[in-house]
Amino acid sequence: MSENKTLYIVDGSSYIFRAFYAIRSLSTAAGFPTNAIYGFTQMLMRLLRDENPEYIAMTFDVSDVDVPNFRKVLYDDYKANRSAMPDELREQMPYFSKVVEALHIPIKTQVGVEADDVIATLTRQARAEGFEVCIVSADKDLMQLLADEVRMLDTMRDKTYTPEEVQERFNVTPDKVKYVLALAGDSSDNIPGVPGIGEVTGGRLIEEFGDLENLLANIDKVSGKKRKENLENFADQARLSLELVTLRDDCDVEFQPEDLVLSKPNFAELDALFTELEFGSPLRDVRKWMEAKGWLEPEPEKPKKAKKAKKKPSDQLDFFSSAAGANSAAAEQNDHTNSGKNYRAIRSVEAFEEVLAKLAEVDRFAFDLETTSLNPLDAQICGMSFAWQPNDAVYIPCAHSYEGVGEQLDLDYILEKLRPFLESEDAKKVVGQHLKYEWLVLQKYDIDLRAILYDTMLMSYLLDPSSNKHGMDAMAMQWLNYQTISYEDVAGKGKSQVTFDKVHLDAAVPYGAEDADITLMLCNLLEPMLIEAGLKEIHDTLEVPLTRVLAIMEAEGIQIDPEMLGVLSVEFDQELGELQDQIDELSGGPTNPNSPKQLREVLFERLGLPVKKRTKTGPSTAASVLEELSELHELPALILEYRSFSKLKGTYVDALPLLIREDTGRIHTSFNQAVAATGRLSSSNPNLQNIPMRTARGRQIRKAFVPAPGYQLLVADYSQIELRIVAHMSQDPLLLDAYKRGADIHRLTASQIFDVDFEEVTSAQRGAGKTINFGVLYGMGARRLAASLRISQGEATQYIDNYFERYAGVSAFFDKLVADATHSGYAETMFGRKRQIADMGTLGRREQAFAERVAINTPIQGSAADIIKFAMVNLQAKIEAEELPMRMLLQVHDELVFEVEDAFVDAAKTIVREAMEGVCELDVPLLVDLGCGDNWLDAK
DNA sequence: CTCGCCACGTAC
DNA sequence: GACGTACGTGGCGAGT
Repeated sequence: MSENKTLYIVDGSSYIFRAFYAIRSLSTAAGFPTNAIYGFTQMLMRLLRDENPEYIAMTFDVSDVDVPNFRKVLYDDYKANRSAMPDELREQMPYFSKVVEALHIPIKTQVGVEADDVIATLTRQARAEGFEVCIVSADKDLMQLLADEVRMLDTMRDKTYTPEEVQERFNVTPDKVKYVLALAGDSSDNIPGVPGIGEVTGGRLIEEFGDLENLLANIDKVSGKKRKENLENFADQARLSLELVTLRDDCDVEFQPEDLVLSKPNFAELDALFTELEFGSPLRDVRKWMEAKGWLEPEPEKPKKAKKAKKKPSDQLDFFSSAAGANSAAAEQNDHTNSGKNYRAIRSVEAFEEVLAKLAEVDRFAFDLETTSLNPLDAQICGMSFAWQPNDAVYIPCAHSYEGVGEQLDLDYILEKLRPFLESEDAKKVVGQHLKYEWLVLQKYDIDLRAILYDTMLMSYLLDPSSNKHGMDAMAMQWLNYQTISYEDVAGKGKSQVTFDKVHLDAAVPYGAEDADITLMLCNLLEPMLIEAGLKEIHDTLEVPLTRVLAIMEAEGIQIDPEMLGVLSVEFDQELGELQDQIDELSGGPTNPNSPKQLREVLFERLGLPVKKRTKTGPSTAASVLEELSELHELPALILEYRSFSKLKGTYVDALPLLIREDTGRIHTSFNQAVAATGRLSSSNPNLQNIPMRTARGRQIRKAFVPAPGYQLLVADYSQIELRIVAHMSQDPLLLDAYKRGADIHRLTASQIFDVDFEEVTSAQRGAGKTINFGVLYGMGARRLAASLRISQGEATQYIDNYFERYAGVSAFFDKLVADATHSGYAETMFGRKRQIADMGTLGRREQAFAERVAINTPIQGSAADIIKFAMVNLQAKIEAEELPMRMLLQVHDELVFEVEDAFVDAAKTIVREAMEGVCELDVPLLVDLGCGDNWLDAK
């Protein structure tokens, strides 16, 4: 970094478009789209906060009917293939300059030219005055402006472009980029270029000939007949393209440094504007930033809101929310009685009351919501369907909105009438598919879906947990040989897909009704199978109750500190830059350490290092290989280092802050209940079950997971739950005794396999004992053990033999698990969860070995999963029954994370310990380690 | 440009 | 022949 003053020039127009397309949907409660304004504002705030510019200018493309764009004059088809601006964006246009003006960022524009030309002009002028320039954009056309004192920053990707990087991409220095662009053309701006020449070829030609005219004068020296021809035929087109891509740095804008100083924004104006746009978090960001700059008095701490605002059911229930021109004769027009099915719309109070009467009468009914979003936290209900006998179902539209939709019942009215059926714990009748989704949506409408009788997704999962086809469509095909109407058929696909509220009832009714109909039929079919397999109890007492617990946890979310991660991101970025330089140096050329393909070329061909392992596509560059190779050369260690930073940055540090929700200020994972074959949960979007823990650097990420103000994080993990389960299930005397005495199990194992006294075990031996204890759970072989302990395979074999000799009960137990699985065809947990295993004994060596490991691992891993799931259900019940000031937030296989009110932490520890340790009675104690703190790392 | 597969790396 | 269960990312080739 230099001492010079830096002028930041923002390419506003390009950010408007990128923001619009990057953020799929965002609008105010009233439905006014705000996605582009939001993205644009976030970009600006990030720039102001991270770069802290003193001098700044914003540019926009402006048009004026009286002053034609000079490029358009040169070339009538310039940007002719651009589609018209979408209406949702057009509506947002007036707001960008409002945001910029309120922030007091000077705007520089000129009609007749483009923002890029203004940027070029300002850049030239600023450099003349001794300024450095940072162009905030990602437009490749602007790369021609880069120089030692001019860089380009893409804030959306957090990437800085230097002249060196431009050279790498185009093979020429920035000042010659325009020639390459002129040859290559640009389809998005409709710049023709020369056919058959792209960036790569163009770059090579300009590298050789220096500029366009010299190239055209020496066409005879160009290789390739067709290429020569094209250059000759399209020479003028190339010259025209050059004029179009060359930026004009002689625009009529005045550069007065004092005009471009960023001054104190008008907070009142920003407050009003962001409030209008419903931008809670940007407003907080502005406030924080202005406080940090000393431009604003810190706001007095506000007490946290008691509970998120629940939608209050309206006192006055309107029967009809929309009376848009439909008469009552048309009200029930969307019946679909073809192909023996009776699918119909419910659009009148009378018809709805008949449905209610039916729901009261039957002992089960299928229920399904149609909404505007796959993400339940964003979803708004459009309608719902019910079915209580096969081939007979109703769809109740309540928020479809398109021209001429006709009468619909009012959502609040229906929900109030349905509340007893959905919430009743005494008369559970609701059958559904993946009802966690419905719970999460209904929760926003203040309905607590507790009346679940069956969830077909969970039934299917319990019947065959290895399958990954628990979706309704796949199940309908598998069990009913029935092809369901696809979502794309009714809502369209790709760009033209619409939300369900825009779907015409002629399509929505059969689609929605079918969902309920099929769900009910599937339930009726799967129920006897579930009972027959002995899985009904685990469905009723474990999985179904757990669904609601998971939903509560997902809705709650967890707070993260984006600023802390921002700091890490910058640090990691610097490390990555330095490592990249060293790697390029040692590789003898630019090398992407994230590209296995490039690494193969460098390591095994250029440097001739030995191949240790192969993947399907060639020599492996996995970490274990690079570790071995690091003895022979310095490069592999640098690559490992690079990869570890890159992984942490890409997967966690940069990704997590983007997932903070505007409305809750927190991140919300999904806990998947029908994915893992052993019965474990999984977590996705984001996966919060693989947040780094192993390395010191990775652990820093955990510090960014924080409790709400006034709360602490409480972490409870089961101590060695899987090994304790082995002890219990195997009844191995040595293990049972050790756990009953509370002995150090890794030390014990070390003393057994190394045949030394318990007291004499060294810490290295204990470490080996730990590795073996864990390895045994997965069926680790000698080769793997040898690799991880860095010993010979012979020694590893000896240790494993010793293990099973000393823990003879474990050995016999494993043999029995394999025998049982061979006999029954499945592996089973302590609580009767089953996982099918392919016909053992008829398999090839490889498959047989795998099946045996599955037969051993599944009962262990699966029983642990069952245990913690039971504990979660019990704990949540207690939290609610006693209204404890604590919330369950996360589950990480053997660990639960809670948010607990400060004053209640000690009491909570006791409650959690008792619930988790007492969840079931084993022949060894089940112990829980507890910790608390102001972040996830300190709490562990 | 978008999609899907591969290799890789993170967790328990 | 390789240690069980997951999920996400970047690279890259094949489709557009």
